[in-house]
Order: sequence, then C-alpha cells, then structure tokens
Amino acid sequence: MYYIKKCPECSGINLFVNREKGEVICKDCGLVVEDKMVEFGQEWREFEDDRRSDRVRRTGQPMTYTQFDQGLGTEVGQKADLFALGSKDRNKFFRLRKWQYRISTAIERNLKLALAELKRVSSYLKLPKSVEEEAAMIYTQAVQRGLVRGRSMESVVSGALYAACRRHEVPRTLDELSEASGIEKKEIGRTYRFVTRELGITILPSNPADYIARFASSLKLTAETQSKAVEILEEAQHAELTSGRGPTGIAAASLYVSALIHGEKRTQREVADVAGVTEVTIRNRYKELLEKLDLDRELKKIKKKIGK
DNA sequence: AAGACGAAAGTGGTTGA
DNA sequence: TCAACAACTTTCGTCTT
Repeated sequence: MYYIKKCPECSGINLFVNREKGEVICKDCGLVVEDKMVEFGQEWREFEDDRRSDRVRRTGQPMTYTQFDQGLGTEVGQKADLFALGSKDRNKFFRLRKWQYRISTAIERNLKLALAELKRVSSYLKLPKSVEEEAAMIYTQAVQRGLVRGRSMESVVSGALYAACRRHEVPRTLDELSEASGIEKKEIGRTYRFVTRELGITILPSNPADYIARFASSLKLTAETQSKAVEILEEAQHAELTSGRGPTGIAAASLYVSALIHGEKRTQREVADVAGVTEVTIRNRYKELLEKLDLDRELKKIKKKIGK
C-alpha cells in the first residue's frame, strides 16, 4: 500500500484516513481521495447458490441507504402464494397487498427523488461518501417517521446533509448548503433542528478548528499561517472566548490575526466572505482575541519589521 | 480611494416565567 | 405563549493608511 501525501484536487495537506470506512478524505476540499482501499466491516460474500433471500438477510449486509430501498425490499407475498389460499383469505391478501403497495410506493417514490437530489448537492459540495451515506440514512428515517410532511423534500435533504457533515467533522456552513441546494438558509436551519430533535440525533457543537483548513485554503494562506491560526484558536478556547459564539466567526478571526502575524495580510472582507460572516463579527472576535491573548506583542513586532 | 473601526438599529432563535 | 436576551447582521459615518 502506498501513502498519498497531498490532495490531488487542491494540493492540501490535510488528508485524513478513516479506517472504518476505508477512506482517505481531504479535509480542505472534502475530496474522497481513495474510498476502496479495503472493505472493512463487511463479512458478506457471494457464496455459491444460496437463495438470494438467505444471503441478503444473514448479516443484513451489504446495505446502503443511498439506494432507495436500501437494497432490501419487502413484499406481501408472491402470486404463487395465492394457490395456497381459500377465497376468504384471498380477499384479505389483496387488501393487504394493496395497502402495502400504496405505502411503500409512496415512500419509495419520495426516496428515489430525494436521494437523487441528495447526491446532486453532495457532489456539488464534494462531500465524502461516508457523509452522503449518513445523510441518506437520516433522510430515510425522516421519511419513515413522516417528518417530511409539510416541508419541502429539498429542505429536508439539505438538513440531513448538514447534520451528516457536522457529525463527520467536515462541517459546511449553512450558506454553502444553501448555495448548493437553492434552499433558504433559515429554512435549512429550521428543518435541520427539527429533524435532529425528532430523530434524537445528538450533534456535538461544531469545532471552529474544523473550518480553519478549508477557509485557509480558499484564501490561499500558507500552512504555517494555518497552524498558527489553530494555535490561536486553542488559546481562545482556553480563555473561554468561544462558547456561545458562532464557530465560523471565531475561525475567521483566528485566521485573520494569524495572517497578519505572518505578513500575509487579507482584508477583513476577504476573510469574512469565505467564512460567511460579516466584517463586523470578525472585528468583534478579533478585538476579543487581542484583549484576552496578548497578541499585541506579536503584531507590534511585525509592524516594526515592516516599518524598517 | 480602500480598508478598518465602531455605533445604532434590526433579525431570528433561545430561554425562562 | 410571551418577553427578555445574546449573537449576529445591516447600514452608515468617521478615521487611518
């Protein structure tokens, strides 16, 4: 086996190996560099001529939520079963099958459409397969619990994706989801909260550090600046400047300061744009950072250097 | 002229009575 | 269910480079 050191897509250095899923993910751009290294976690094999149903159900694997019926279908009987029934039971049989058909086709139709949309948005954002899979699972559960009723399918898809991103620590901002899906930001936020609450999905508060790599690369900042930003961030967390604040704002401010220190100045506007916050927020965080962590020293040093 | 800074008013969400 | 509240945004005027 060989090791990839740089992301072929964006040349980022933040490659992340997920052993369970057998994936290498670039944390900068979300590209799945290699997702078929080894198929971990799968004990299912094609054995000679077992009947399909036996095989499928022995372990329940492989099962994928990105297929509309998860690779498992349920049917009420086959035509052949009819011959075994009397006429009373035959009516019952037809009724049941009709209901089954109605319910399952409604859900399946919905899932087919929704999963197509989900894949579209996911590939637009270059999300790793594992995230897509998780989002599909969340969506499927949402449909089965009837949570889509009264909401647009697309918004639930976006909400599921957003939740999946958070859980996999490759967060995208609501703005990015919004751009990719064409759904309003607040709508995505609303359904996201609703769905996670109803399904009892717990989401850790997102860590600002997860955003740093991506923001830094779209601002074309060096690796040193990036790691300095992470340091600043950690200090900030230690000084309890982070709780209750929007993670993107903090990530943006850390990057801004770090860029100043390393003489790679970016304007507040540039940083604000990639982070999806306003300059004002950056200023506020920035001010707090300067007050609490005496970064003044470092900044003054830099100023002197430039002054020469 | 562009960027940085800060004040003031508005928005949407959370919380606690 | 409503009001208070904190974070964040929008807008705009002023200062700095």
